[in-house]
Amino acid sequence: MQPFYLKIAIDTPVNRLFDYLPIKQTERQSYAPGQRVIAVFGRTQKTGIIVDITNRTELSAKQLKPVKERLDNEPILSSDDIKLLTWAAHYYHQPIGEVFAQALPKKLRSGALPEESFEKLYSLSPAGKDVENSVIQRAPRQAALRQLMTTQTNPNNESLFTELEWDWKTPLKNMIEKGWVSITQSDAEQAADIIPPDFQPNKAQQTAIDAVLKNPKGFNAFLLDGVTGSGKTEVYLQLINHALSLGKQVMVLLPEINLTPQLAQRFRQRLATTMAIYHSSLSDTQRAQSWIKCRSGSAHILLGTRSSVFTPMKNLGLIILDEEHDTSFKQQEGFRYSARDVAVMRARNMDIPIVMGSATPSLESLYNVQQSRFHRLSLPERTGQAKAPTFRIIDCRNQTLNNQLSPALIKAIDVCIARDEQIILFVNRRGFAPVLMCHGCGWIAQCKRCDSKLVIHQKLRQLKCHHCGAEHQQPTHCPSCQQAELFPLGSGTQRIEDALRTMYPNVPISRIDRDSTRRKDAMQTVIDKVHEGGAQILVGTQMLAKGHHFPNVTLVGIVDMDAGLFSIDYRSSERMAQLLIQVAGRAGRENKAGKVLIQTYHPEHPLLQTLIQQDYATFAKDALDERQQAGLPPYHHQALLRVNAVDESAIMRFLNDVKSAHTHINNPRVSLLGPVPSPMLKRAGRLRYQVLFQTSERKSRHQYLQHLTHHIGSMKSARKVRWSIDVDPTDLY
DNA sequence: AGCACGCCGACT
DNA sequence: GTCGGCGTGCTC
Repeated sequence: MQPFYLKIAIDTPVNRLFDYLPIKQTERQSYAPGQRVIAVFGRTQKTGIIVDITNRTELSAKQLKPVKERLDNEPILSSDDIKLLTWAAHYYHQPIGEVFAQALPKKLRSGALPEESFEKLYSLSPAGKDVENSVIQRAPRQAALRQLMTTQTNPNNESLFTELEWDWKTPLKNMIEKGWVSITQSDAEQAADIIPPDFQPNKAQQTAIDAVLKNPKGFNAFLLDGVTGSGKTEVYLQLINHALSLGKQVMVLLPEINLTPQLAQRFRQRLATTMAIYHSSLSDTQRAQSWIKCRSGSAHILLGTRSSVFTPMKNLGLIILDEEHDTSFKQQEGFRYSARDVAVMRARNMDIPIVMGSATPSLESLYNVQQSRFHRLSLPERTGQAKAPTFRIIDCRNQTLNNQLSPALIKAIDVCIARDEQIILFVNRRGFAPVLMCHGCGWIAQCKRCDSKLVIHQKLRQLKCHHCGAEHQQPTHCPSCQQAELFPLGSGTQRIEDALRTMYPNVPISRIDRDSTRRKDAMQTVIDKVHEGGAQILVGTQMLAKGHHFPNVTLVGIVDMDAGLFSIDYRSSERMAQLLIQVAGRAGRENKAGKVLIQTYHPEHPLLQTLIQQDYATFAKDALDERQQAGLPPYHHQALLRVNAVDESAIMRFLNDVKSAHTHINNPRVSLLGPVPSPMLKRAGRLRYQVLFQTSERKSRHQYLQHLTHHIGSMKSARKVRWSIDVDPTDLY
């Protein structure tokens, strides 16, 4: 008998598979890639996943241990899943065991696979119907339950009872025992009928639907570029229905389910019967259930956030990814993957279509359209009566501002309030003021840990660092010249809120930012209040633009447009552009166009001029051209090496080694920029640097990074620092 | 990441 | 004498 070895992915930061022997006297046939095993690893036990079975090993018999236990008879990951995870580990330079671990919900990272649980449906049995009233009325609660159930023709789930104010579980249990109530499981195979009978696609919608359905190739990546209100969701629903009718599963990915309530609700209403939901606010048990239902095929639709992109699907036929440009598709720490890019690769591997929708596509996706990697579908018309708002630039030069608010903006607010209408003000900083300055000597409060400027939080009398989270007491005297002449410079959401409260004491004002919405239902409370109508002002950060439609808002003010136009972060102008277009689509009444007022000191700025025409496509094209003319490659040909450590000299030694590795690799297509010190610090006392790599060609980037990580692996200086590679950088500072 | 091994300073 | 500081190395 030929010996064989199991190559196992184990959740540890070492980037390789570990070879194990099979359990003694077990056959090769009883093992398959995708099964989980328990293995003794070092001094601990870990659950791992068999990735491969081979006849060869580099290790001596002495170094090998047998696996302790086999957890699954059937693989829980298919060869397609394994292929995708292996690719992701490779592409994102992440240890393979960590990638496999992340792909499983916590409940499945150890122990037996839980049973699939179906929703129980209750109905009155013939015996239950025939019971004499005099008999059942001895148990009044049972009688009440029977009464409730006779009003229903179909079997019901528990939600029928949950509105009762008394304990219905015990009497129901008694009725089940007596055979009066029968239980059936909800029929998992029942397909959803999702077409509204009266849906008539317009010409653009029909063209888009046809393009996907009549797509000759299996794989194709579609960028569905549709303005807000152009009926993207209907296109999705039609495509989903078509896939379901062929017996295929559909994966629908959203940036954050909680932030897109209307869309999630619409999907729930229209696709309710066999849908699994997967996102971070579910319990571990719920997530495990969704996962196994997708894997077994009993869920036909998976509606989830970025973490669900790796969920195994028995028979996946279509991927839909909405709000394609949204940065929350990208994991910002640990395993830095982009769910959008993984989804495209998954569709490609499976040879199925993927449809990515956005009113404001990301520049990298538009670049992919230019390169004919993605196929663009446009929905230019608004389907409803919603009117596009008008944009107006307010030139702030030589104006007297009241807490950063110009007379023109204040006047517009007054008019709105007089008409009992609602107002949104966007302020791009949270906190009270972004800078605390000394009038005597010009001293500025800076974070001791990371040198970024400290933001004043007035209510707590604190200075907070928005980069590393450090909190300091607000000083009363200047630490440099001892004068008590400290004053706040600039405005954040809190200061604008305070100013507005003084100016409009009788108008309700809500602030929406990360500080004010930390409480769970805080956001929903504000949204409910907005829907009640009546004059009120909402002050908030970008958060406010995501997901929600504000039907009663007729005025939107951008307090500081220049922050978006001139930020050191080269992506801030596209984010600001996306914000403006989204606001334009989400505010305003159906019968009345809203107004967007933009405060700036640079009214002639070309990007601004393009944007106020609400021409995002031209803006994006200009932005891409501008990069090209400047000799810069498009975004996704870049990579960022992040380094941090407590000891700065250790970082410097490491960076020197990286530079010589770069010289040694000698790839003329890759240039190294930096290192750049970065104020973005996660943990106290750590220093961080970033190195940017640019390539003129995508393939050479990957090859280069493979070489580079290999070099780093053998560098002594690398052990003293923490480093990671981000292949799709979103920020430099 | 954990976890142990190992080699130097301040303590009953 | 030894308790414990964290540098270094390893996990099939």
